[in-house]
Amino acid sequence: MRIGELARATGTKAETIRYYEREGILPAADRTDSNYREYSDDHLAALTFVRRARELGFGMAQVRQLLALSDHDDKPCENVDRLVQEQLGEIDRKIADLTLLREELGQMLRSCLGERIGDCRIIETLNRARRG
Amino acid sequence: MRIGELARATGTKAETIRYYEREGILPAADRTDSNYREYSDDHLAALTFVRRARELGFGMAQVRQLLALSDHDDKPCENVDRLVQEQLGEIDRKIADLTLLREELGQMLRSCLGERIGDCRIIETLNRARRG
DNA sequence: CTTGACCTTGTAGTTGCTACAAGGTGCATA
DNA sequence: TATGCACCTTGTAGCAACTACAAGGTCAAG
Repeated sequence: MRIGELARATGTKAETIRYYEREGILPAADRTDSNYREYSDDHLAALTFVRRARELGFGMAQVRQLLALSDHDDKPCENVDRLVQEQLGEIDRKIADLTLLREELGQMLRSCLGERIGDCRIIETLNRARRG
Repeated sequence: MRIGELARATGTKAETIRYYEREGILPAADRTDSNYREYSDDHLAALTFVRRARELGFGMAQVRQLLALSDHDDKPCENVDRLVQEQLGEIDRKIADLTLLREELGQMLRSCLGERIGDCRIIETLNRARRG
């Protein structure tokens, strides 16, 4: 298949696929006589894997590692586990951060009584350096 | 004060302060005879405001709006409210997304029995296109 | 008079794409 | 045959919000 078809099949833009190739995330495609990229089902599988990992929040570096690991069928998968666990930890950290933010913004909003900006507690809060 | 002191006072790198000036987020500082930037307490207050807003997850565009709004003491603060509410909405969306991710990664991890990569459910899951 | 901390400008790198621009290819239709 | 259109190619630049350097100027202390 050509790049457009692969793009449609995976919900990826053609430009992104070329980008992955440049970055070495995907192996280079064969070329037709007219220099078009020609993809196999292996490429489809690889790209699906990459996109899925990206959707799950893995960065490019981790995707590279996962790809490398997935090539070694006979090794134990503890390294895969570790990557997933690290990713889980980061997501937990992000959720915790966002939850704090949410709390603080909620309080700001509740403190506002629709007054003049000069009296606005929100602006006032923004002007205070954070403590606690 | 000079840029280094302002940087220490606000927990911002000097380079970031210069960047804010370039971007028009902060007013340009006065210059000493030797062309060093010289900051006033007004600058300190402005930078504190900006950093606080950034910490709360506001983007540069929103920070610009908040700065503009905070200049108009006599207007009602409903626009400030709206910005905060939008920000709250976005944070909620991010938390929801991350919570789904977390769930999915957790399941992957629980499905793994420390086997060979060839049998690893995690790699297998990554290879499946997402459905539901 | 030299060391070292500080400041200046300008440029390029980060992440993960995305958006052009300028041109070549392939196929259906008038 | 011509022409139109969708598709492909490469290369370059842009996004957010900084961060990291390089090459050089300034200033106080020892």
